[in-house]
Amino acid sequence: MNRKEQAILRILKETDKPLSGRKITTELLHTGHEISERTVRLYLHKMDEAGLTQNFGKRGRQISEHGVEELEATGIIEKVGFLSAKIHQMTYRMSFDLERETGTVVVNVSLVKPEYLQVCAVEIEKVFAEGFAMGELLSLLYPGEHIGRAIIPPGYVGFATVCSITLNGVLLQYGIPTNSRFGGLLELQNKEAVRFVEIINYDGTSLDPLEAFIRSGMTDYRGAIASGDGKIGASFREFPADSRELVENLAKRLDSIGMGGFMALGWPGQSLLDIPVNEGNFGAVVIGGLNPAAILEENGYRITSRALAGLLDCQRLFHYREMTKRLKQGS
Amino acid sequence: MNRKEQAILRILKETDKPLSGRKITTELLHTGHEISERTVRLYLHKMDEAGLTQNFGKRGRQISEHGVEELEATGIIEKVGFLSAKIHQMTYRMSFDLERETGTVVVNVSLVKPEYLQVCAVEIEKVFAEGFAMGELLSLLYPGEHIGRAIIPPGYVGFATVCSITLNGVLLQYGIPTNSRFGGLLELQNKEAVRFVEIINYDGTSLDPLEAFIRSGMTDYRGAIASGDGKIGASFREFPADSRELVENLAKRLDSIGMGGFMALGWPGQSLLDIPVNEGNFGAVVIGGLNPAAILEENGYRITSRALAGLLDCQRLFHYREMTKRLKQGS
DNA sequence: AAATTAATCGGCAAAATTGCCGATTAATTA
DNA sequence: TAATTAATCGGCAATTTTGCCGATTAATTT
Repeated sequence: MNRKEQAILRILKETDKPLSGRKITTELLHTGHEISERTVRLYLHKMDEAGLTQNFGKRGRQISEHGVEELEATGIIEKVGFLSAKIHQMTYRMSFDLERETGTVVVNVSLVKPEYLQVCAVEIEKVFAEGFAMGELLSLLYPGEHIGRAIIPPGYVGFATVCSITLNGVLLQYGIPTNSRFGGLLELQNKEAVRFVEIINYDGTSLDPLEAFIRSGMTDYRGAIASGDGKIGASFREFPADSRELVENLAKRLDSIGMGGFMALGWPGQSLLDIPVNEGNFGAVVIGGLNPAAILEENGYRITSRALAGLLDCQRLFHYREMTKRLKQGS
Repeated sequence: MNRKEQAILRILKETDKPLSGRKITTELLHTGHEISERTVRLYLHKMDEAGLTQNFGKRGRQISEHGVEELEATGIIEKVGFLSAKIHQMTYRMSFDLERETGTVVVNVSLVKPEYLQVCAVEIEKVFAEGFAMGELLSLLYPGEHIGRAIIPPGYVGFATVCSITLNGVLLQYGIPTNSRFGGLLELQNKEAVRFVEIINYDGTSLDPLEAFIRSGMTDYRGAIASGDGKIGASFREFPADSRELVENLAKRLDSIGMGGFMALGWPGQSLLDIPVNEGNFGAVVIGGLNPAAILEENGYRITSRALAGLLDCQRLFHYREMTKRLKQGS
């Protein structure tokens, strides 16, 4: 069993329903393997014969028990999960429906003392107002509530913002697959994106890049909201060339319901902010959902942030201008 | 010109002297491309004919002017350099000679106020004493001195520690190539390495992983030196299976001169701390050079650290027990 | 339920990649 | 300087990977 066969098996292992050759190929390409669809089918055939996979005809293939054993025998078990895997998972799990505005969205949560939040409220609102946040919505979670596997401790509130992964999920419902490439620190001049000054690929990190930049104090939101020159967290994604128009439309609709997050859309085959894109794709710069929380850190209030913290019903979200009011009235 | 040809050209472009097919192949494998030596030669031949490269016979090939133009036309210019590139570069540049104990070593530098350093001195010494630092040597740089392209500002000292990349350079002189895979946060129990809890691959990040972990306050050195349970910065590397014995010897010799940094050596084909290694290689866990500086951050003193800051003559290094004395007498 | 559409699979041949190896040349040692 | 050693290159054939396409099947529409 060679490297590529292992890669195929690993994809099959993560799904319980049968997958077609094409699906597997797309996944492989998204995880950095260079391979053609035909070759995947070729290997699948071999592995059918070796009893590693089970053939359900046109409905696809599943991994067999023997396949699972063999895969585990190779010892290639990824203990520390890379962020790209988590992104995939969350994208599939969320259920937000753009038409009806119902369902769950992926959120980031920062634990913070209410006082601190109150102090920084003006600046946080400014981040939203200037469009340096993902949309205009947020939510507050109170002690005892849980999100994902975490729970809000007494004396704190959970400052929850919509995660930009939510965009992936929405697009997916329209059949558009997203390739989330990296998170980075984006330099702004005159409120315009100029270039990425730091980059961390999603498929090579277990730590969320934006969390790292924010906690390290490398961001400069105060500059961004004051003069328009600063450094903010953003991420770079790719979409199939054919979907350019649809993406643009959806972006507008998302904007209109307060969930816009696209800062820049490139064109097929053309690099965006000097970042080259893969063939047959176009690039996009998406604002980091964790951004508003960075203000707290910049003002010296240490916070615990968790990107991709969990799913939250979109009914719980409210407009950022309501934040101070809700803070006062408490839970 | 396809993807692989581009990759070859890019390697040639970074060197001024001619490179042989084998050298190019090793570089390619190190930067993540899967390709055989023969194929590289095949493409080189094609590119000779296309005038993209110049053939110097057995001495190797160089990129031609036309080749440079073509490469630039592809637009694939990596603006933000990944750390793996910088690691390579520094490895070639340093000149430390293990036999004679002369030459330059790669160092990390943290800018810190002397008072703070004084306050944390005991704990820093403990980090060295417990073996959680790279060797036992360090150096102090004073205002006005420069290291790499940085300069020590008035009122600060540069706390310089030997970077673990120095090990790569030493091994290289014995013909052993190093594959630096990732930097991570290593969990310790009873002073023993247990597992990596976070990981960032070197070939997908522009920010040094250890810098990120330290500045984010994710490390736990105080725990490590107090009870033996904590989290420290470490990195994972791979070496060719054949060199196992030589690496072990060199590690001992490095230890004896106060520049030891290996925490664990694996065996060919066997995973180390659940991290699988590539075929024909064995893994090694190397202590992060930046580690002692983390103590400062953990005590709430914000510092500016720069991994791979520059080269320093090894004559400048002294034993950590001399630190406080030298601090008092100043420059 | 029948007709239409879209996607899947695998055969075949072409193209790309690789392993093997002998001839040649550079580097090192005697 | 001559002899020896080590590394390089490219020819050839085997192997791997891919493109193309018709047959078949699932999903969708009429």
